[in-house]
Amino acid sequence: MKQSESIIKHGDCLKILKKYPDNHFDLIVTSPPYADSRKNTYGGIKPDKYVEWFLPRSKQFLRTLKPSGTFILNIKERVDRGERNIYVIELILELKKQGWLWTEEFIWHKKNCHPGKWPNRFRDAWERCLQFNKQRKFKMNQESVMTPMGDWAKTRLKHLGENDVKRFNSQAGSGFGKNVSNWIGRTKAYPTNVLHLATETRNRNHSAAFPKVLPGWFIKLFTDENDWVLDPFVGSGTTCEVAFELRRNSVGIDIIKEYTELAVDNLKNYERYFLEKQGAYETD
Amino acid sequence: MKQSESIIKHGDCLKILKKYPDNHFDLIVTSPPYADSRKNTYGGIKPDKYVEWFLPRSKQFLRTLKPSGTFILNIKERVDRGERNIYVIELILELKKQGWLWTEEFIWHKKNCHPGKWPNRFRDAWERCLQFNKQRKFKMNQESVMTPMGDWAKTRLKHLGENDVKRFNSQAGSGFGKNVSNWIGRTKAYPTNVLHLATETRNRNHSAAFPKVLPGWFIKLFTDENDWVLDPFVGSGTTCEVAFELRRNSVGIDIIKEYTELAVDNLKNYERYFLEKQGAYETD
DNA sequence: AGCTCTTATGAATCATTGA
DNA sequence: GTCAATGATTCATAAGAGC
Repeated sequence: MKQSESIIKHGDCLKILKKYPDNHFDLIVTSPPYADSRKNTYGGIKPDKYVEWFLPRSKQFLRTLKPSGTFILNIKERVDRGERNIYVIELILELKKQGWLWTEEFIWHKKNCHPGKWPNRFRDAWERCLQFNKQRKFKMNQESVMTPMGDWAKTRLKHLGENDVKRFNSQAGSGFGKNVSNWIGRTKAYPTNVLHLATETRNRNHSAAFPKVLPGWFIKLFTDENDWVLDPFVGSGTTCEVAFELRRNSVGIDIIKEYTELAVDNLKNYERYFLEKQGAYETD
Repeated sequence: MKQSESIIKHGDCLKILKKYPDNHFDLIVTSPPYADSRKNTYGGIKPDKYVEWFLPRSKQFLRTLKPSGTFILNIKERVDRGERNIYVIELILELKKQGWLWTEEFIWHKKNCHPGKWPNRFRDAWERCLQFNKQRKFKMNQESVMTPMGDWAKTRLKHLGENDVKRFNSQAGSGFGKNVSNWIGRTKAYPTNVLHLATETRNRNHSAAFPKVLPGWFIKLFTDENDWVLDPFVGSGTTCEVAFELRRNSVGIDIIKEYTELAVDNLKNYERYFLEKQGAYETD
């Protein structure tokens, strides 16, 4: 079996992506540095400059993404002087003007979010995963992310009533009907646009690390094996590790040299570990 | 004990609110007609006219809300030609220009969202609950919405199944899902900004905008007893019923005469039922 | 009271058909 | 052409009935 490629590059994705051809990537999935009024954080982009900073980069994303491809942007606006900042929703409007379609907004519900208490605010337990596309039709493998059906199905489908074996239309005129007998034998259901994932506790040095399952979910959903995945703000390499595990090729870029060095090390260790583990189960 | 007032008014909230004084309400909580939906009943405001339609009304909300008060807006943009509509995020930007502070965005996770399958989209399982304020400091009773772990937890924890640890279960009516295994040894926990509620599926005569626990949760959180609550798009009166139950005064307005008539009936029945039920436990 | 089983239905979305 | 109506798709919950 052909092994997939994982390429880590150090530098500004704006500059590096200019060397890439049009329509190259099948998926761009990233968690960019969030705007922050505090200095010395990762990137250190001020909220009022964020959109301006982002747009030339997203223009390269648009150019290098295949027409059937998808761009997933994991982001959440910070609180500034008691208010949610608006740079994220301004960014959505500007990305649309740039030519992107704003297809969907997934919610990443962080089940084990950081504890804490503030006088006029509860814990922030969710982030946006904004989905953008170049076309209305795009590649989507829905079956790859199906989830187990709820326990209700087991008992529900044991004894079918009269209305279950034929199509039964809602009596309230909602236009909604069902045919329960279609579900027999099914054990999995399609997911919703709310993802319940725990954050990973082992905190590597990257400030905006997301758990592996998050990019993994979108990689499975929006790409096939041997497709190309890009993370232009890859940090310590999580996206490339998951892409490798799922047999996708990947390019990871970061402007912080220490991160890319860490990413290269992590990736090497991961590939070795993963291949050894796989070796126990499969032979060429 | 003084009984709280529940006032239902028929008409356009824009007109009716002009008769109300400044700084009158402690909380405005509402689920307005969404653009392009409920055409048959609400006339169906076009998405590109929505902000224009909303702003004069929100100006009255701003004027009649107390400085310490809160405005909760439950809304969700629909899909149009494969894209999420942008009128909601445009509305946020315009409300800020009008003088509102965009304090927070709660996520209402709809556990029993509509089923369905589409070629490039999953089921929509969440809605926005946008929080706006006039000042950085506002009334907030965080303790009132803490999740109690009384007898329920004792019996629940006896039967800890596999699903309890990894899935989200919610106490009936509490509005919050929890990792149940974390509850052991604790008595109360502060919630997060993600609410896990099922939509109510029992109302036959009208399309219930939101389940009772949703306005109830915000009423407990942002008002005290005998405070004044406003729902300018009250529909069949859900908000006023909950307000009454929680001993808050309320004003509910709707432009559909049938709805306000229904709301008055519902409210009468509810008050009678509720007071009778209460009578068993308290005197005077 | 407490359990199981039955049943109605919910701010949905998309492709097709008809005006 | 554009726009409106119609049919097809498919989960999870809570109330209520039955035991």
